[in-house]
Order: sequence, then C-alpha cells, then structure tokens
Amino acid sequence: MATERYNPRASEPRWQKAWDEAKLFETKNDDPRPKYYVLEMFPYPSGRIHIGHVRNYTMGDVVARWRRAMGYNVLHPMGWDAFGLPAENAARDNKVNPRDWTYANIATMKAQLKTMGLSLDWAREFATCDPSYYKHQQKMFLDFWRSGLVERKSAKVNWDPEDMTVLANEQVIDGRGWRSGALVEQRDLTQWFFKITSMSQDLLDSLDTLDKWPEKVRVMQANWIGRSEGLLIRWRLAEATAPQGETELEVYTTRPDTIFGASFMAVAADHPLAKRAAENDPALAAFIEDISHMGTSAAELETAEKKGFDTGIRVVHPFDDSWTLPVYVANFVLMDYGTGAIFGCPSGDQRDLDFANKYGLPVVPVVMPEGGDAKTFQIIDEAYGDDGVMINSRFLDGMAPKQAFDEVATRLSGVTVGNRPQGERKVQFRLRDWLISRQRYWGCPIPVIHCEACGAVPVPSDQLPVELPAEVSFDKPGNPLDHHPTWKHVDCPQCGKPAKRDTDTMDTFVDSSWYFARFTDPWNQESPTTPNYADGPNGWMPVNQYIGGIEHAILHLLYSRFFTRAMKVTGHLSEVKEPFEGMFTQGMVVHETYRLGSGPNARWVQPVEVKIEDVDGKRSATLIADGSPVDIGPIEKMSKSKKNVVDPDDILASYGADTARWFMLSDSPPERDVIWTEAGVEGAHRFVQRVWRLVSETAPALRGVAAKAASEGEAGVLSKAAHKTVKAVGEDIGRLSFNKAVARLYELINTIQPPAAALASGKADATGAAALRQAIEMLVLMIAPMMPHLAEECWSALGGEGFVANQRWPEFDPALTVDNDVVYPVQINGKKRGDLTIARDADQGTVEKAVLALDFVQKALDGKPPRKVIVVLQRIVNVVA
RNA sequence: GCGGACGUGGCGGAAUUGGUAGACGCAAGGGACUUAAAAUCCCUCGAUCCUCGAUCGUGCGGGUUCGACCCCCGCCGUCCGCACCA
Repeated sequence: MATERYNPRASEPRWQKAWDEAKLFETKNDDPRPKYYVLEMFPYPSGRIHIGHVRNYTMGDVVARWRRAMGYNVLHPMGWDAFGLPAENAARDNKVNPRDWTYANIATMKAQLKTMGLSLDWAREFATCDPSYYKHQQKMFLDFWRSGLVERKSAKVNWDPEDMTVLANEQVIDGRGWRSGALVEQRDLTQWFFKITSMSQDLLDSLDTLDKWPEKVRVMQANWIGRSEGLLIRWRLAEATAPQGETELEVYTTRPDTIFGASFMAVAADHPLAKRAAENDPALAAFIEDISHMGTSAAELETAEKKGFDTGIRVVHPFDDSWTLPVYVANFVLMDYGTGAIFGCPSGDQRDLDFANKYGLPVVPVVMPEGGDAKTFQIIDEAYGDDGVMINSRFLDGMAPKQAFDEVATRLSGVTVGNRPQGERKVQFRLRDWLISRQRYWGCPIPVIHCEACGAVPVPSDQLPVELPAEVSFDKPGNPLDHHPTWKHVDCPQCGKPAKRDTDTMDTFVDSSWYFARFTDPWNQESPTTPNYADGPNGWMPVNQYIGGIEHAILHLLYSRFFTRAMKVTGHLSEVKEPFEGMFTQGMVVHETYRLGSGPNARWVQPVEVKIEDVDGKRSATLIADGSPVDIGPIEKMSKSKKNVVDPDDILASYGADTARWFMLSDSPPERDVIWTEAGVEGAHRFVQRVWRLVSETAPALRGVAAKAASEGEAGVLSKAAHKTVKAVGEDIGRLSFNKAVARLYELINTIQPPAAALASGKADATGAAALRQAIEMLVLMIAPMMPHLAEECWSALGGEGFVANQRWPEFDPALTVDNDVVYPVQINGKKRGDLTIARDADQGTVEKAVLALDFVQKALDGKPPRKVIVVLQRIVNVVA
C-alpha cells in the first residue's frame, strides 16, 4: 500500500501552534501533583542557537515530557543570560545599542527554539538584563552586604587589559582572561567581593550529599576549594638581624613533622618582611622588582628557575635556640596562599631541594621509607615526600610523620611568642573570595553611592532598581558608565551632599547564580522569590535535574551553590541547601574538519561545501563547487575558525525537529561527545519515516480495535516485547541513558514490523490485531518525549483522544516482562557449547538433569561423570568435565 | 607533579555489574522490486582456517574463579581538570 511520506515541515508547525494555543506547557504553581523541576542552562543571546543548544535542550525536553507523562507537575522554564561583554563589542563595532542588540538576538533565538518543539513554559521567560530581574539582584546585594556576606576591600586583582576589566580567579585560565584570552595583569584595586570563603567548609562538606552529580564535577569542586590541614608556626627573628620593629615570621605548613629538616625560610616578593628588608638593601629591591615581572602562565612556571635572595635576616629554630636559619625572598612563594612565607625542607619537597642545591643549603633527610637505614639514607636530587619513619629529628625519631605532626603541634601550642602560641593548628583553603566588580556597562549596576563624608552608602530600596542609562557611548576605551556625563552624579542618600554612584557592574555570573530560583515565581515584583513557591514544603526548589556543559563545573555551579546559601541567610530561601539535586554534564557536538589545498594556501571549508564518497569503506571528499579534492581532517569541537559547524536552522528546515532530536539522542551516551554526521542524521530521518509508515499503514485496520495484550503464540511474543520495552525504556530515560532507550525502540519496531505487515495484508486474527494495536500505541507513547510531533501525528492517525503530550506513560504488566521458558547457555569448561530451553521455574536439579541429557554434553563427557555442574538459575549452566 | 575518567569490530557504541562479548545504529558488500532512479525489502558483515565447524579475540603481562570486558597486582596509551598551594 502506498503511503505518503511524513512531512515534518507541515506537521511540526501545526502541532507547535496547537500546543501553544492549548497552553499545554504553562505550569501552575498551585498543583497537588508531585513536582519535578527540569532545567537546562539558559543561553547567552549571542545571535543564533548552535548545535550544542539543540543537544542540551533536547535532553532536557525528553526528561520534562517523560516526567509529565509519569504524572508530575513539571516546571521546565527558559530565559536569557543576557548581560555580558559581547553586547558592548557589538555596540562599539556596529553602532547599535547593547540593549537593542540583545533583545533582537533573544527574539531570533526564541523563534529558533520554538521550532524545536520544546515543552517549555514561556510564560515564565525573562532576561537577566530586564530591570524587573536585576532590581531583585540589587536588593539581594544590599541584603548580603547587611548580613556580612559582602566586603569592599583592596586587593591584588586580575586585570584583563583587553576587556578593560577585573576578573575573578575562576575566570583566569592559564594566566589569561577566560573570554579575551589576553594575558592578565595584577593590579591593586579596591573592589567588591562576595565572601564565598566564609562558606568554604560547608561548600566542601555538602558535596558528599550531591549523589546525583557526576563524580568528576564534585572532585573538581573539592580541588578548587582546596582544603588542607596544617600548622601556623611563628618563628622568632634573631634580634641582631631583624629590621626595626619586626620580631617574628609566620609560616603555614602542612608538614610540621619535617621541622628538623628545615634549612631556610622563604617569603614572597610582596611579603611585608621582604619590603622592609629591601628598604635598606638596593640589591634586594632590584631582585624583588625583577621577579615580580615574571610570567604566571603554566608554561612559564614549568620552565622558570627557582631564584632567591638572602635578606640577611635570620630566624631561630623553635626547638633549638642556637640554631638559626636564613630568610630568603624567593620567586616560587605565593603571597596569596597561606601566609606568603614557607620554611624550606629540601629533603621532603622537590622545589625546596632544587632551591637548596642551587644556593648550597643543607639537605637533611627527616623521613625515610619504612625499613630503610637511617645511617645511609641520603637525599641527593630527588626529594622524598611519602610516608615512612622520622629520622635525624631528635625527639621525633622513630615516629610516623602523622604522629610527629601531632607531637610538634602539641609542643608548639604550649610555647608562646609575644603573647601568642608559637604553633597553632590551622585549616587552609585555596578558595578565594569572589570578586564581582566589573568595569563594564552591560551588567547589573552595583547599587551603592560613594560619599566623601559617609563612605559607601546603599541605594535606598525605594530607589531600586538603579537602571542603566539608555544612552551610552563606546567611543573611549574603559568603563562607559564612568564616562557617562550625568549618570554617576547623585546626592548622597544619607547626608544629601553631592556624591557619586559606583560605576561598576556585577560579574555576569551573579546573574546566573539565582535565575533558577526566580523561575519559581517570576511575576513577584516585590521580592526575588515567593516563599511558598521557592522552597517551602510545596516549593519548586531544588532543581531536580539540571543539564549543561562541563565547562561550568566550577564557576557557575560553585557560585550558584554559594548564592543559594546566601539567599537562605538573607531570608530569600528557607529550606533548600543545594540548588541542584541532580546535575548532568552533557558532551559536545563535534564534526570532521575539511581542508582544501595544502601549505600556506590551505583553507578550511564548511561541511555543506563538501561531498563525501565512500567506496568499499574508503572515504574521500571533494568540493561540490568544482570537484577539487578535499582533505578529511580530525574530528573536532565545532568552531568558526575550522568551519566545521552545522547550523541548526538548516537541519531543522530540511529534516525537521524530530529527526534532529532523535539523532541527538541516538548512539552516543549523552555525557560523551557526539559526532555529527550527515549519514547519522539520515539514519535518524529514516526511522522517523519508518515509524510513520508503520502507523499509517496499520491505522485503517486498527481503527476500532481495542488494545489488549496477548499471552500466547506469536501475538504473545509481540506483547511481551512491547511490555519489556516499556519497562526498559522508562528505566533508561530515568537514568538519562537516551542512547539505550533509542536502541530498545529500534528493537521493538523490528519486532512489530512483520506482524504489522501481516495485518496490513489482511492476515491477522482478532487477538493479533489487539496485541498489535497495544504494541503500536506503546511505541507511539514511548517515542513521544523524544519525537513529540511525529508522536502527535501518529496518535491522531490511530484515532487517539487529545494530545499525546497529555497521555500517561504506558504501564507494563510485570507478568509479560518475563518469559515462561528460559534459554540457558550451556558451557563445558567455561566455553559455550549449546543451549537448553526449559521452563522458567525449573529447579536446580531439573536443569542439571536436562543438561546432562543433552547430546553434545554426553559426547563431551564421553561416559565419565562430570566433576562439577554449576547451575545459576535464570542465567547459565557450566559443566566441568 | 596531584586528582579523575577512559581503552570492546571499519565507525558510534551494548553487555541485566562475575554468567552466551559485539545488542541497536552507521558505513560497506551482495541480491530483490523498477525502463531507470529514489524509496523499500532480503542476505552477509571481529579475525584465522577449506566447508559443517573449530581456534583465537574486549590496550599489554600476570593472578583469583567452574566462568573475567567486569575483581586483584604490574605496565602501556588517550583524554580531562588542577598546579611553584608550602
């Protein structure tokens, strides 16, 4: 029977419109059903969606639609991470207003997302650049400030000379700005910080509760927080050598046990003691000047030589008044970790050893491997940092390092230097406070007014939001808000005298640190959240399943975790501790690269310009335009420079959303990279057509047939396959194993097809038709979360009521998911030699008897009794001859 | 250097977590239908040996076990994150 091909171009817009009109995906806050909050990381409105968005939002949509079908009240919102530098760059380059540029991009991208058929609640949409959004952010900034979670302080900060702004530590990658790629400089500036370090311990501890997060992300966060336990030791300066007024040097160490292996002290170039010592020592001052210009990139650090300069200052060993050690300024000591000073133990640390060897300092081994000989154990050019036994360490000799640690800590805590203990146990974190000031225009203004008399004064809440000025010029480099002729000039809210607004805006990562909470009630104009809807007993938070890229494993996820805690402190949230209960990091979409020509004239060409041929497995490529040969290059992340990009619009227009969605879910596990291939997309499209053909060819014969499972015969086989698939696909989607769910659906359609063909040609009885009807209905309901338009089309062809999107997920009959007979593989000495089909409930003895009666088993045993017969019920039989 | 993940056909990947390795898809080869093409359908598709069949086979080398892609020990390789962090 000839059937018309399925035409997504006609079908998809029709269903999208129908869903919209029925307001199908608008979620109500007051709903008695159990809640489920699915969220994909919202996009930056750069102009057009890219293929990575398609993958991300397809996955989220499958989860959302499936949860709906499972009876949940699902929240699945979408918005725009709309502040950021690209808008300013576009404004500067194209003479457009950043606001206009941003909202135009949002309109374009929203239209693109609509063509994907996502079950999004657009009624909750907002952009972070809407004053109605950032108003609340400004309010929370002031609340945080009042609660002691904000600090304005002078600090050495990362300055990106290209983007002309400061950056947070997390935004500096290999010494370069995360967006501009420019080498970051260090500057002393007074800036606003969120005191994320006040929550270090909790942010670390709570990682253990996030059992639905990828292990990898939790480990990355733990490393970033970087907790270590050590001892703060105050070393007395030898009086004769100390600069006036200086009496001690504070050092942080995680290895106080190695204190008898100490042979020098080293301080950072910008350590106060170094500066004091340099005052009367021009050579030292020159040295400090020299090393502070050193690069900080990973590559430079790798090759950088250890350099030091003896300050002439000496410290006294805590356990021996007659033992003094020199204090160096050294280039490998960092001011912003610990106290900016270390004691060097060359035998236990490779850096210290390199340094000691260079400057002729003593190397005393203090830890040797278990079972070593203390008399002969030596350290020459390789330090020993592992566990072992203490040697050459007086009262510590023979102890394990851990024990020695405690001993030193105890002894030093009993001694005082000045009026403080000489040693104090201390927990140190690597995490720094979050610097949020940005010297940019297109961001959320920091709602503070600086008054000469009153200092930094909060903008009164009735004057919020502090809105960005509409007219702005990008003619001069630097901060446009600062250059604005009138905007910053205001009166002090406290004393009324002329004052100035803070012209910095907040890091855009602040915007994305709480948008998920705003989605729970974006209509509330009075406050950021509404207690009942946010996280009360009936609230939406936490997000049950969050999906996004691994690139946000630290930045965005850590900031959001901090923000959630800070919102709780300030009363904007009440119960929830973690924002994201489940986190999933999806892989990238990658593509082959194509290169035309060779040498300096070579250029990359786009996939659409290339024709690929495959003869006997040998692939070759030519340029469509003129047939010239093209080299097929490695598979890489899609990038403009390599031109290996595919435009989602092209795919959606030629194949339709369902094909694109199905392809995204097939084959590759979602956490891994997926290779975009034309052949793969065509394979997906074939499946779309196959489902349609199956449904449209059987629908006439199935009209009026009531779905009913069969338990026996061929129809029984079909029913069992269908019910098993329902069980498995549900489990797979629940685990986000979409590729496995897809494979099972292929298997099911392969099983359905022969009986469907028989039915279409009139060769099916009533039982068969009923079973077929059920299997096909189940298939349609199961593909609905993945290919929603096709599923609607099939549902209506089958005469189904209403939208398939409103149907419940099919229920399987557990009795039909198991077979009456089991096929046991029969092994002889661990190798499969045949199989045995026997009743499922056959017991151990029965199976064993039946196996031993088998021809090939008899033959293998050759009349002798088996040494052993292992029967694992429902699994396998192994005969040991 | 520290931490993590991974290694299975020509390719993407399955394997109920110790029980038939290679499901499912892609690519390829052969055939059917067709004047032809598209679409569709059928067959083959880890390697070796001459077929039935057998032997080998999950990065490499050992081990545990009736049985190992899975567990243990020792290597090799790839990818990712962090890094003069004291």
